[in-house]
Amino acid sequence: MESERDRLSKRPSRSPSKRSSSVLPQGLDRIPLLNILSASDRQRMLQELTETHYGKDDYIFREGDPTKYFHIVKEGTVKCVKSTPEGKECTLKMLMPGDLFCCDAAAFDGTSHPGSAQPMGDVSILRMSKKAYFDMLRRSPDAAIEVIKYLGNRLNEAQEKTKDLALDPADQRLASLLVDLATRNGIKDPNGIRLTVRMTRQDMANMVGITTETAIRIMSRFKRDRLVSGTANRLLIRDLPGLKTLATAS
Amino acid sequence: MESERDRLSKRPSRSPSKRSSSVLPQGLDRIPLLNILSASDRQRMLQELTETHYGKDDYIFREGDPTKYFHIVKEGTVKCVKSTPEGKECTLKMLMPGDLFCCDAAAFDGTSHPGSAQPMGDVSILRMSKKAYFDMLRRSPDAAIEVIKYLGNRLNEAQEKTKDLALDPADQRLASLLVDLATRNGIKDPNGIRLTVRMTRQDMANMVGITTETAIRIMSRFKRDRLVSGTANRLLIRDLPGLKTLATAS
DNA sequence: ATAAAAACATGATATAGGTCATGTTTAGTC
DNA sequence: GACTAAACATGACCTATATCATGTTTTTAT
Repeated sequence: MESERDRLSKRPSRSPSKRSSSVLPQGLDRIPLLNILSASDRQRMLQELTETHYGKDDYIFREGDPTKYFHIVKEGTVKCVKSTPEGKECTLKMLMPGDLFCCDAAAFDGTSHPGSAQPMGDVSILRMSKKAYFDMLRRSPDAAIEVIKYLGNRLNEAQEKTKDLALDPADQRLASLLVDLATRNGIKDPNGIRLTVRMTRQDMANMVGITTETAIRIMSRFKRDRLVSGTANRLLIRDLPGLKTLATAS
Repeated sequence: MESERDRLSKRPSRSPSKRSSSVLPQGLDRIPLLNILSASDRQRMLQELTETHYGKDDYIFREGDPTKYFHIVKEGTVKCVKSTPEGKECTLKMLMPGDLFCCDAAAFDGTSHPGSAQPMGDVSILRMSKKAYFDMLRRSPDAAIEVIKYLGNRLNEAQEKTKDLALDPADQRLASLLVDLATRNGIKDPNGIRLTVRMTRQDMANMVGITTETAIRIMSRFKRDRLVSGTANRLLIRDLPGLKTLATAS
């Protein structure tokens, strides 16, 4: 369930300095969309943003829910999931701090969410009403262009993923996933790169379009080959170059 | 090769009527992005747009080419393709009149095209320089919001496609493709719905992530079951409800 | 600390779809 | 209208991955 909600930027902050990150409350300085705004636009946006915390078993929203808000990930990792009626799931994207979601058409047209958003641990989410989002886009060309760039990147990513699913074998896709996560989510460790997000073999399977058993088998092989070690809570990438080779193999 | 280029809107058209489609030269009135603009913005945009015609074996651009222009499909169908070094291809999207392409991040960051764009017959493409596109977005919040909506829809589509590839069997994906094309591209015919775009079994295969042989086999079955008939030049959807049932089957 | 529940592991078997091979039909081209 | 090249068709076979089944290890909750 939603555990907390509070207004941001309770601090008056009358500093006239433009684009100085000093006006941003802690934790918000890593959000591109906020950084590109002029001081006044940013201040206005902060007035509209609300922060909410969620835990592992919450839903931020479910597939089919009406779209009411525009969201930004502040802390933690969120997964975007689509499911079939039979309960099969497909994870489309892992969102990390700074990522926007529900910034697209659904937010305008009053339609419903095409997929659900689930935290992969404790997360902190900023959100604003559709109206405020819309107003911001109309008022600030910078914000609109930032959103366009962001959506463009997301579209490219999604299409890359489509290509991989259509053309690459399972082990290559799984290796790609691990490389990507090591880069985006890893922290250095004496024996390699530790992933900070908890991720089961089932999670991986849903992300690359295979079954849990297949993910387990491939991970077992990767483990034998000293490419990775550990399980969900403590995944360690031991040989990033080796995984990269696999990921880009012909 | 590119066969023709000419400035649009050579007509002065000083009519002050706002948002009247009468100021749009023929063929341009079906392009949402142009329709939502104010008369003055639209006029300015028309000044910047150049029209080019391409044929079946041309490339509008190739994967890896530098991005120089923003594009709009005016007439015909364009496919977005990604390929592997070994020559395997994957068709990500068929663009139809009114569709925008290269409106995303690549257009800004000066990077290269992540895929190629090929006509599926004779097409007519409008384009403008990145700078003019960028200026338009800054000047007109309406245009920016239209692009955001468009990209959002494209992203949703792409993610839906990802889910289908990950979870649906080949025949279901192929049935979906045919249903979609019948709706977007079909014209009524005494015996069903005729597709106006030439599409070989190989084209279909690339669009749903299967091999040509598998596409042929499934189409043979569909033919036996009186769901479709004809080949590339004259594809006929004979039983749209039947295909829809297959496309949404559990 | 213990019980219960996830997560991980691995074997046996099944199957959708890929690969290769060999025709036939259709559609452009001279 | 004959020739050539695509496109379509179908069989035989193969293989990657799914499915089902059963057990072990790790994590979580009490």
